[in-house]
Amino acid sequence: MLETMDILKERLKEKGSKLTPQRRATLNIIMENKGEHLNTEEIYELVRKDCPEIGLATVYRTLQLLEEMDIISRINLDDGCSRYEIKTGDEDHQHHHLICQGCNKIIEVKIDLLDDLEKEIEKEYDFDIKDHKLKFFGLCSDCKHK
Amino acid sequence: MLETMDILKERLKEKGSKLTPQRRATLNIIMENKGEHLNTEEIYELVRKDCPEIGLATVYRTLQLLEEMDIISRINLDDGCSRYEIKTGDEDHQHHHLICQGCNKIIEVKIDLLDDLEKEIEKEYDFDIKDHKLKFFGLCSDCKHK
DNA sequence: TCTCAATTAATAATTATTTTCATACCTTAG
DNA sequence: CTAAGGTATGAAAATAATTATTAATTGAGA
Repeated sequence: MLETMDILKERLKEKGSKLTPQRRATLNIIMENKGEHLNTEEIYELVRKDCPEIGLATVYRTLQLLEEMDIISRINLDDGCSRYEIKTGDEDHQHHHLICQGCNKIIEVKIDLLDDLEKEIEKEYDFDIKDHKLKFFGLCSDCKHK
Repeated sequence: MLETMDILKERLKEKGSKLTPQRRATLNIIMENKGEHLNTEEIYELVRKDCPEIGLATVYRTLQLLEEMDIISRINLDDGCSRYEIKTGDEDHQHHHLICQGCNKIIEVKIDLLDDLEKEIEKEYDFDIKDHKLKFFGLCSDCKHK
């Protein structure tokens, strides 16, 4: 937990920026809610408990910053807003998301079998792949059995 | 070309809706620009050439409708707007997109090797997969060699 | 021709997000 | 200690994509 905060501090320093209370509080909320996929408004509401004077614009700015610093990643579930999750350093790539069309639940998938596909694409299209985003749509276990 | 229009007409009829000049013109533009990934504003501008009295809201409604009818699909490239492309009936799944971080070019990938991955996920997570969206980010051939 | 629902253009309203701007806060030089 | 210069901030205004409202128009079927 502390580690990520230290990484942020360091990366900010390199850039001539500072780890302010607002930034610390925002990152804390995201870390405390690992597994959730909070949107900006939700993060704002939660951060306000620790840091009541924070402005929404600051939250937007902070999330942008954290994404640039490679600390969090943005998820777009086509629900009209951006959602965020902490990046776990233990993988090169992001994990994937299963989106249930029945209850809108989001399930994280740890399996990553895209390596072969990536290699094939890189060769075939002479394209240098840096990252990917993969979403599956369908019905979760609960919704399926109704 | 005519075929898709007929399919649309039929699906609209089933729903008690009509194939109006505005809807016909919108679908035509998308078909004529297969391979492009036009956003709503761009579609609006092009449709206006054929159908100058059309309103932007109608284009929005029509695109929503065409998506529901499974005639077109929406692509989200995180550039702040929705883009659309005609669905080619010759695949179960959508093709994938390579997005160049150098020049923002979009390249379509025909290879689909997700079957194994899907099967594994369906078993492991008891999730019934209906569709997927996969995007790769990186550098295209041109940008890579600069 | 008449009727009625579907459709539309125009416009207003909404929503998420970004920008502006004046102020506050640090850090360093003098 | 104080001034200067940068970064960060909250509040509010601005922007951009999209949706809702409304009143008029259209067109298929009785």
